[in-house]
Amino acid sequence: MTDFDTLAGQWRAEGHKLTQPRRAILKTLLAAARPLSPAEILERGQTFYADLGLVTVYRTLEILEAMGLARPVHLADGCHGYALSTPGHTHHVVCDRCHAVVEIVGCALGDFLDSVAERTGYTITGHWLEISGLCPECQQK
Amino acid sequence: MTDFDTLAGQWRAEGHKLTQPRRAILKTLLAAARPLSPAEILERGQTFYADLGLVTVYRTLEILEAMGLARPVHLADGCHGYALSTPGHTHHVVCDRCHAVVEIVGCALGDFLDSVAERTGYTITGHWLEISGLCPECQQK
DNA sequence: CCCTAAATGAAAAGGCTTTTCAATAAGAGA
DNA sequence: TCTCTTATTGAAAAGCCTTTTCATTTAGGG
Ligand SMILES: [Mn+2]
Ligand SMILES: [Mn+2]
Ligand SMILES: [Zn+2]
Ligand SMILES: [Zn+2]
Repeated sequence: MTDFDTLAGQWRAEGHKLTQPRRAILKTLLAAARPLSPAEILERGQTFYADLGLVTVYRTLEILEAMGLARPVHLADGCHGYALSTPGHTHHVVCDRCHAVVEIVGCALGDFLDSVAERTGYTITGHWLEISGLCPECQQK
Repeated sequence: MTDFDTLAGQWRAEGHKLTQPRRAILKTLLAAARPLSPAEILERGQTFYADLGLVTVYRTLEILEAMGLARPVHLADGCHGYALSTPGHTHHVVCDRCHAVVEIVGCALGDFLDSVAERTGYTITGHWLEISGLCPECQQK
């Protein structure tokens, strides 16, 4: 969770132009409390830039994902959409009810993965972990 | 990894008919060393039953998934296809190179998930974990 | 064997994503 | 500022992949 200027700076540092449509998409992702599908990003993004097109949403997400600044969030029941993320190895905790998402930076799977390596003979190179739960607000209802 | 008769028995126990197309799909999944896409299951399945149709592949996978006997396997780079699985909570280790898959039955994330709950305020209800690595054969190359 | 409900596959419909392409706009350099 | 170049844009078309529809077939209990 950064602010617009930080994100914009990282964007430009890669040599990408910061156009109106792209600004609208960044603002939309920054304002979102949960992962958004491309169609949802389009809809919300048009409040910032009315002529925004869906193709640009896809193209911008592709760049953000390559930069490690956004990531698809999906659980067993499918893809929940895209959320901003910190570059590097992180995980997401998603609320089952309202889909609010929190990013987890550390991960302590070392011992477990060691045992997996031992049991299977595989050399472990990476993993994908998504956690589901109930956010504090939804627990009250 | 069960045998055909065990799988067939579980299938019938749910009251489903065991048709030729379905037999072909089960045999295909049993013979697969890696997750297969619906199209791949169709292609391989037609060696067992020539008239197999793609729609039946989708419908059969849907039932298998609901029974917990098959599961979509996907990593960060997308869905790798469907693999047979043990009902209940398990994980998959997928080879980066040849996609060979091994199922992991135990999982020791308890402490880590407790710390996530504490840090985020979420009540944790589940998780989705896929592990990638290099299988013993691919390590030699 | 029959009989019936479940299952099947072709074709159509539906969705989502990517490609194409002519028009536009960012922003480096003058 | 003003130009100029090239990246970027959005509409439309194309391309998947998945689901629905429906007339026909088949499994398997009786
Ligand atoms: Mn991790
Ligand atoms: Mn687990
Ligand atoms: Zn919630
Ligand atoms: Zn391998």
